[in-house]
Order: sequence, then C-alpha cells, then structure tokens
Amino acid sequence: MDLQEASLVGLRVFREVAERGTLTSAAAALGYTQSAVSRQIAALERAAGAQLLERRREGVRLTSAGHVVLRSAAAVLDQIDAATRELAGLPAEGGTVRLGWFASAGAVLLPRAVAALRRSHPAITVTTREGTTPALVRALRAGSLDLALISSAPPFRPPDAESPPLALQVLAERSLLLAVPVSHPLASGDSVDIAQLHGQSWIAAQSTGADQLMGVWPGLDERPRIAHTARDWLAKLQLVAAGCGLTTVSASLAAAAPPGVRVLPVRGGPRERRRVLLARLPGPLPEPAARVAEALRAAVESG
Amino acid sequence: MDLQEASLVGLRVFREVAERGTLTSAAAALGYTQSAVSRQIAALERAAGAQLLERRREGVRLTSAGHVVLRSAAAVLDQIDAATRELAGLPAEGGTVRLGWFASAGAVLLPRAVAALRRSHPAITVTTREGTTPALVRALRAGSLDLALISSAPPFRPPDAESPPLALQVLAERSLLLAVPVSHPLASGDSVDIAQLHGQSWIAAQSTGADQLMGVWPGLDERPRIAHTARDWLAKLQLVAAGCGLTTVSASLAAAAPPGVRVLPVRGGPRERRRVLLARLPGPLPEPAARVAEALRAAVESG
DNA sequence: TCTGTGGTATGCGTGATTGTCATGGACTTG
DNA sequence: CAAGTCCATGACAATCACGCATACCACAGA
Repeated sequence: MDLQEASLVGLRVFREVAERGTLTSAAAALGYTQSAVSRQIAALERAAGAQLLERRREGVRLTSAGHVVLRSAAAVLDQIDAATRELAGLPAEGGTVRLGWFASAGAVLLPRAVAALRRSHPAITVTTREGTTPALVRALRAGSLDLALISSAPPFRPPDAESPPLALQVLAERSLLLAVPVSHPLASGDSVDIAQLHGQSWIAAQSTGADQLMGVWPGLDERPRIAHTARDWLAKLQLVAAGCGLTTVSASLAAAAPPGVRVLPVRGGPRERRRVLLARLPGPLPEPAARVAEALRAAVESG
Repeated sequence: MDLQEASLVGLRVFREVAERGTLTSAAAALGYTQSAVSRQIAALERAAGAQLLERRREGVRLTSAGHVVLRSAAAVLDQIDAATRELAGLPAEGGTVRLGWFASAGAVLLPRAVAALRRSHPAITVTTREGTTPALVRALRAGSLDLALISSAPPFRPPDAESPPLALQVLAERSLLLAVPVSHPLASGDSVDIAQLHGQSWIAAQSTGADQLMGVWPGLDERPRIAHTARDWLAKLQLVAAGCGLTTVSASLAAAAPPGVRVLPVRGGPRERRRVLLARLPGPLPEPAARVAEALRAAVESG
C-alpha cells in the first residue's frame, strides 16, 4: 500500500494504457503481451493500494486514483527523459512541441501551419501525429502531446469529463460540406438541397462502434446505402472523383479536394456546424507551444 | 546506455549514497548490504552509460553526470512521495519545512526560532535534524532538506564546489569564545589572554579525520593536551563545569552555558571569527521555507 | 440460443533480477 | 607490518516478471 514500491516499467506501462485505452493495444505498442501488461497494472494497483482502472466492456477508464497516478507517472517519466537527454549531452528538449490532429486537419490546416511556422520560427520543432478525439485527449492527459487539434459537433460537449478539465479554444466554426463528383447531376448547382440526398450512394468511414456514422450526411431519415468505406481522406475523395458516391467533408478539407470533386453546401436541413478546437492541459503554456498555437490560429483564419 | 532502464530502487539507493557519502553507510541506512548497494549503483551507472561516482579513499563523490542524475532522482522520488500522499488522501505536503543544523545551533538558536515560529505561524511544520556541514550540504543537494544552518570559519569558503552553487546567507558573524570552569583561575577576569592558554587541558570533539581539531583554541603553537573527547555539547560543558578542562564554544551557545561555566573572549591571537550561514539550493524559496528563514534571522538577531 | 468478437485475468513454467554471504584488493593509520 | 577503512565481485538463492495457453465476461448478430 505504498506507491514507493512501484516500478518505472510499471509507470511506463500505465501511461501507455492510459493513453491507448486498452491493455491489449498498450501491450502491442510496448512489444509486450497483454498478459504482461495486465500483471504490471495489477502490481501497480497493489502498490498504490487502490484501483486505478475501471474495467469496462470496451477497454479501461482511469479512476480518480488513476488520474493521480497518471499525473505523477507522466511527470516522473518526463523527468527521466530529460535526464537521459542531459546525460547524452543534448540540449534540453525545450523547443519541441508535440501536436496531435484529427484526420481532416491533415490535408490543409496542419501543413499550412507547420510550413508557416518553419519560416517564422525555425528554432521550433513540431512533431505531430494523427488520432481520434479520444486518443488525442488521452495522449494530452498522459503527457505525450502538448497540443491537440480536435473537431467537435453539436452539442459541443467537452471531449472528456475528467478533472482537471482540458483548456479548449475554438479555432473555427464552419458548416459541414458535401463532396460530389463533378460528373454528378448535383454538381451543376452552387448548393444541394437536402431532399436531393435521398437514395444516394455514400462513402463512409469505418464505423468503429459507438461513433456516429461519418461520411454520410447526418439526419437523413432513410437507411443510407454505403457503397464504400475507407479511413483515408485521399482514398475517399478519389472514390468520389471516380463517381462511386458522395461523402461529407469538413470545411478545412475543401481546399484540398482533388480535381473531379466539387465541394458544396447543403440547404434545407438543420445547420450542421462543426468546430475545430485546440485542446491542451490547463496551466501555463510554454513559449514554443504558444507559438504553435498562434500559427494554427493564423492558418485557420487564412483559410 | 539509457537511463530509462533505471529502477526506482536504484534511484532511491543512489540518492541515499549521494546524501551519506559512502556506500556502506547508505547500505546501513537502507537496511541493505554494502554489496547490494554496490550492485545497485553499478546497475545505475550501466543504465546511465556514465560513471556517477568517483571512488575515493574515504568514500565516494558525485561526478558531473552523477549530479545530473541526482537532480532527477530527487525530483522523481519527491514526485512519487507527493503522489503517495495524495492517494492516501492527505493534503499536499506544502506546509512542512525540513531544516538541518550544526550541533552548536541546537542549544539556543534552533529552539528559539522554532518556538517563535510556532507562535507566529502555527500552520508551518518544521522538522529538523542535526548534521555536520558536509552531511547537511549533501542532504540539501539530495533534496532531503530544504534549509540548512551551517557554520563557517575563515577563509569562509563555500561549503562545496559543486554546481549549481548553494544559495548562502550570512546570519551572523561572531567571535569564537572560551568556556572555563568558574573555579578556574582564568575565570576571574572578563577575558583571557592567549598566552595564558599554554599548558591547559582541553575537551575536544571527536576528531573525525580531516576535520580540524574542534574544541581546542586554534593556532596554539604547542601540542594540546586532550583530557577528554566528547561529541555532545551538554557533556562537554558539564565536563568543563566539573573542572576537567577548557573548550571552545561558538557565541550562539554562550547563552546556554550551565552554571559552573564561564564563557569568555580571548585577547591576543588573531580574531577567531565564525559565521552562521543559512544554506539552500538556488532557486525560488517556497513560502513556508521563507517564513522559517525569517524566523531564524530574527532568532539570531535577538541573541 | 448459440457463436464470434471484442476485451481482461490467471495458472504454470522458465529465465532474468536482485538480494546475501564471503572474499579480495586498494589504501590509510597506528 | 597489522588492522582498519572503503569498494568490487564470484557464488548462490529467492523472487519476479515474462510468455503461453486458457478461462472468463459482455455484447452483437445470425
């Protein structure tokens, strides 16, 4: 019943689990078996004298004790990282910002911001990675990201209910748009009426369970016909260009639509607004991260 | 060659070693064998990819890599402590200040300051412990003390040459004094001439090696006759009272001399000045520690 | 209802870690 | 030189932590 008996590997495993959300995927990421991870977590819980994870059907969630330990684990592991670098004679890793982003931000917003930043602040290194909203939020909380671009749909709930609440900043609020092949009859006008969407073929994202179906215009009162599913935006848009179906795109992607695709607004239904948020842990923002946030704001506004 | 492979026990052992100055005493303190400590250090050095300790005849000293690791180790272990407390539901240990002191400060200065503090700031808990200058300095650097009272003699060199240098503040500078039995011929005057010290019997502290002989008036050109040696101040002063010999006392002790002992200045020789310093790690001083420092300053001045 | 598919826990055997004990080497001091 | 300090290391034992296989649980879908 004393965290003192914890081990560094235990903490590392725990952080990975907190970030991935399941023991199994954490194990895969660490090159362990699921069994080893399960044991490490059990040992850490024994050391902490409290349950750290709430086992649920679809994985695990942190308990409040779990959050306490996660915060410590992140601090401890960062400290060790810093010492490792210092021992290796490298300068303190102060100029690197780790940024996470949701898939649609990767086409336009992210490259534009990073490019601008490289010109204006060449000393800042930005490393980024893509992820879903829950994955990005967990990564923020596990301390493996500094900033995360996430998207949010009405009713614009915060991405998690943990404490402390994440610091959120709305970068943009735009309407959801529709991608149609230029050869498609709907492509002739400057907008599409929602009634015209009946009976169309759709190109959807992998519906990973609880997530609402992405790619199909929301609120249709029919069962949509899914012609193709694809995770990748380029694939989806090329499928659209090839006339295989329609799909929804966020406004931040419109500028990157390939030839053969028209991006149009939809009239008629309720306004389908989407927000682009910049999320981070509360607290003071280090200088380089603030510059990155600034560049992201600029990139959003210039689009 | 990666500190990542270090273990928490390794770091804990290393901190203890850094604080004690020898593997052997660290082992005793931790309840390990010297051999186990040696192996832990070896493992940590292997993980760090650098030698952390410089082995010397009288123990070990930290190398520069060792200081890097020590700073990290202290931070990591403190972090774990904090998490342990938080898990146990205790409030953050913000109101406790750990103060170290040199033996002569224990009689008057320390009790006075602590008593005053308990009246003026009852919320602050002060835990203290006695130690030699090197032990206190090591404890500061290992993060197991917040403040340390140390004494310093000319040429008033800093207590260690490590980096970053300790923050030092001179609380008082006073002359060394002489304790004589009231029954002793020298006790009749208001001061003693250095010439009168020839041939006297002395009560000295344990001369633990390199330390200069404590208790005997410095600079005598004869080999002093040591009648008794004692570590404890009460014992030494009672021996003086019993007429067994003379000894030197710091001015901060004068007020606590028992009956039967007179404390007198010495004329003639070079001025034997002694400073009382308050030492701490550089950097911002947390609020409660600042209050303790203030109380110590006040206690010195009111004496 | 049965079966497949996510996920986590656990019994068992094995190899690596991490201790103790005992010993040895380098050095200082009386 | 003998005795004391200190640290390092070979031999051994106990424990730990892993992988494997399997059990378990909840849910989804035919």
